Amino acid sequence: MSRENNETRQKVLQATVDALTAPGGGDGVRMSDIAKIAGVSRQAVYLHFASRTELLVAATRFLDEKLDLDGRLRVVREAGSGKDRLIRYVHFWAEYIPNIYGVASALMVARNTDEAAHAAWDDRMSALRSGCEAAVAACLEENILAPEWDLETATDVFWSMLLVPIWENLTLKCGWTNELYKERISVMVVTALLK
Amino acid sequence: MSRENNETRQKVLQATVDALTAPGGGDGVRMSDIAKIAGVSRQAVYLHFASRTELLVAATRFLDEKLDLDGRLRVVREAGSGKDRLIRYVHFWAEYIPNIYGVASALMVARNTDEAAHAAWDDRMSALRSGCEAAVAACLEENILAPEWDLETATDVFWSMLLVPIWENLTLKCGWTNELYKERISVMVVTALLK
DNA sequence: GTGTCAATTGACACAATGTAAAGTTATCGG
DNA sequence: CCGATAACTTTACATTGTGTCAATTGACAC
Repeated sequence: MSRENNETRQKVLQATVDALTAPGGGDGVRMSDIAKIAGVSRQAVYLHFASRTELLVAATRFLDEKLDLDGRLRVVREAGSGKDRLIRYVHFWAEYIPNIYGVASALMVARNTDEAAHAAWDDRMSALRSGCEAAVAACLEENILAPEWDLETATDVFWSMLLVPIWENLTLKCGWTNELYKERISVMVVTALLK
Repeated sequence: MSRENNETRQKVLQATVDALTAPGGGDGVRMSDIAKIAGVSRQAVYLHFASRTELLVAATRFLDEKLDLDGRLRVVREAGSGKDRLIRYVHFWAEYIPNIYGVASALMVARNTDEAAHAAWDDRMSALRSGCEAAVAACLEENILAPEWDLETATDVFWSMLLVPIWENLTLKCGWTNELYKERISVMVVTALLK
C-alpha cells in the first residue's frame, strides 16, 4: 500500500470512471478495457480490486470524493425552510446524476447477478432516501405537507421521483435539458407533496 | 412447424415466463434452467429460438397474447373523457405490470449487452408512450391540460411516471400494495397534469 | 548486493452462450 | 409393413469474459 500502489489504484479508478462515462459505456466495459485505459495489465487491476463488483463500488466512492458529495449535501442541509430543502435536494441530485450516471448504470446492471453489487446499490439508494426523508420531515414540522401524505409515503414518492431511470428517460430519451429536468421535477415535487 | 413443434415452443415459452416470474428470477435464469423447466433439452430451445434475446422477446409477445393486451387497451380507449382515459390507462398499466415484471426485467437487463434486446425494449416503451400520448391528447382537446404543459412534455411526464423501476420501487421496496400504487399514481398524474 | 514488493506474463479453471454433427423416435404416406 | 421426414436428444466443441495462480522482472531501500 505504498505510494506507487496508490497511484495505480487511482489510475484504475479513474480509468473505470472514464470507461463507464464514455458514450456506449454502461455495460460492455470489460476488466481488460479498464486495464488498457489505465495503462496496466489486467492482473494489476485484480491486485487492487478482488472483483469487477468491488471495482465498481470503489469507483462510486472515488467519484463521491472527487465530486465532493459531502460538501454538496451540506448545502442542502443549510436550507432555510422545508420547501427550500425539497428544492435544494432536487437541484443537488439533478447536478449530481449526470456525473455518476455511467458508474451507477453499471452498478445497476451488475446488481442483477451479483449479491455484493445489489447490496452496494441498495446502500446508495438508502442514502438517497434518507435525504428525501429529511427534507420531507422538515416540511412536516412546518406543517406544510399536503394532508394526504405522511412522512413515509411522501418520502416514498419523493424518492421515486428521483430514480435514475426517470432522469434517464426525461433527459436522454425525451431530450429535456438537465436544467428543464431540474426545474420541472422541483415544481412537480412541490405541488404533489405540499399544501 | 407441425403440431409437436408448436407444443414444444409453447412449453418453452411458458417455462421462460415461469422461470422469470418465479422469486429470484429476474436474471440468473439460464437457457439450461428454462430447458429443464420445459422438460426438453437445452438444444431443443435453440431449435425454436435462435438466441436468449429472441426467446425473451417471444416471451413478451406470448404474455401479451395470454393476458389479452389488446382487450385491455380497448377498455382504455372506450373512456368517456380525457381524465377518465388518463385514469384508465394508469389502472390498465398497474394491473398489467405485475404479470410482465419478470420478463420485462430480464429484457431490461439484456438490453445492456444486446442490441436486439435494446430495440425490442424500446419498442415496448414506445408503445407505452403512445398510450400516454393518446390520453394526454384527449385532455388537450377538452382543454383540461394545465397551462404549463403541452402535448409532448405532458406525455413525457406521464410516461416517466409509469416506468417499471418506479412501480418496482413503490411496491417491492416501499411495500405499497398494487391497489395503493394504482390509486396514488392516478391522483398524482391527474393533479400534476390537469387544471 | 540482497530482499521486498508491485507489476507483468502466460497459463488455466469455470460458467454461459451458441454451433455442429450424429443418432433416436414417432408419425405419416405409400 | 417400409421408408422418409421432422423434431428432439446427446455429445462435443468454439468463444468470451471472470477470476486464480505461479514464475518472472524491475526498482527501490537498506
